Amino acid sequence: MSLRAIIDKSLGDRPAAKGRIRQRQEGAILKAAEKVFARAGYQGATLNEIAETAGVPKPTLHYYFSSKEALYRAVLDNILALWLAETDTLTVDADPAAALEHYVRAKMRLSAERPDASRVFANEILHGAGHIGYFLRSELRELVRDRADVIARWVADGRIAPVDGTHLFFTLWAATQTYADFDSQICAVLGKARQTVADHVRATDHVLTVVMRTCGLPWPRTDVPPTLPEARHTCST
Amino acid sequence: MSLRAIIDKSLGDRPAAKGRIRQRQEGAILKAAEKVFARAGYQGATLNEIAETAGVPKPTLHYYFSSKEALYRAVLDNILALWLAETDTLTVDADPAAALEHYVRAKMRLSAERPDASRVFANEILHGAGHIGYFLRSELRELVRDRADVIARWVADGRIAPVDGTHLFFTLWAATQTYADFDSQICAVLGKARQTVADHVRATDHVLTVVMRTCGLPWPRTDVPPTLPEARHTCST
DNA sequence: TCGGAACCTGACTGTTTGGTCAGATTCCGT
DNA sequence: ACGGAATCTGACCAAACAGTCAGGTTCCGA
Repeated sequence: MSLRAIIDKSLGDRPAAKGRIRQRQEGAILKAAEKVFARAGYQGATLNEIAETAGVPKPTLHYYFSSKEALYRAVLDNILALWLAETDTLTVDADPAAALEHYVRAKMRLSAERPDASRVFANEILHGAGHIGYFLRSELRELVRDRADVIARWVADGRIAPVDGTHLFFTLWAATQTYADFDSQICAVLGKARQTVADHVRATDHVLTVVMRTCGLPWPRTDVPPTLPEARHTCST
Repeated sequence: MSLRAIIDKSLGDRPAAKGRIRQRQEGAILKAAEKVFARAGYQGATLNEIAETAGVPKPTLHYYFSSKEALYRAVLDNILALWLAETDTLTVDADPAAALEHYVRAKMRLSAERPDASRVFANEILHGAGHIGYFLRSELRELVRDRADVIARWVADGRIAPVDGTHLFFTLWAATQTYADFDSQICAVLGKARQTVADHVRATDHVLTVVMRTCGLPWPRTDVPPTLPEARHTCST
């Protein structure tokens, strides 16, 4: 089953691919909603502000999304798909160092490029995950179980140092998402108005160091030529 | 200057030690407010719910705290003091392994015993730290600078492996606080209704493993007898 | 025990919020 | 060019909210 199919199944399908106008408007509204929900949380966000940000009158919001709740769910839908991605490389047959590096870089990239998505997700979890509890308890739990098994195999085969795979994921998520979720704290401590690309590179290198040393893997990697420079990011807040 | 004095100075002093009744009532209200703010965030929390939780009529809230904002600030005040604590052992002369273990355990204990405090703090940072930006940019920033210097000295003296002190704090905070802030996600992935004491022990051991290996320190420690069993925790959600 | 201060609260208010609706306008297949 | 469907919106509403206030009760030092 495809990822999209899994998500659709869990969240209840919404009618697909409507008209041209509908697609553009829904996109604009979802984008605005993600920004406002990220800044103010579910309760703190107002439909007025979302409408203003999207550049449409408030009733237009209700034309496309029946309620604030429905709009929020739609925003979460898009985010959940992002959250399960990039774990494909974590397989028993993969090279642990390469696979972990790929996953960490993907997570750090997500924090830098989609901080609002990360914040909406964090806010939802922080306040009890009332809207996505089923997702966490089914899709995410199964994914973690599978990947933790891979970690356990690597450990059993002596390919990485002994480590709890499940908790490794908790640490990895926390360490990467903190750069998006707690951006204001990080900027304050760094004494900057916003994180720069250089900060992002340094942070990525640090998290990779933490993960690699935790798994007893050499870092920087010595068996392969250095990876290509990262794609350009938007680190703006 | 004492920690309390620093906090008072930064946040604007509130008249100290009032009458017996006032002290008890303010305490009950603050406790209820922390719980409600943690569950629903600032905007989501209602004075009605806080009043009900505290077991007093709503106007009584306004008798002790002039506004919702003032009550929220008072809740944050108590939390900020907790946040700066336990860093005393991180000094140049200390044993890196012992000092780091102490700090990590203190942070994990805080996540287990005061999850609501952690969540209120997380929520405040997540939404831009509008109320405590000055605190992050002054007190916290100075503290991190000092402690990061200690880490740098340890590195320079070859006592721990090379690591960025500032980012090590980001990682350490993220890894420890995730057990409080993202409790609902962790419980879902673990397939439990709440984290148990055993889970807490396992999580603490994992985070210690991550930190120690990151710093190139032996773990479990071999130079000292095992520490005494941890004090009993309340891990209930 | 007396009197002022501290404490308490039912009933209220102005504002903001999510949501509705009738009717106007635009789109687009035929 | 026609007509039904899709899209749009100004004006409105009920509920929930933070905050107020007048008037009561309890506390406690002298």
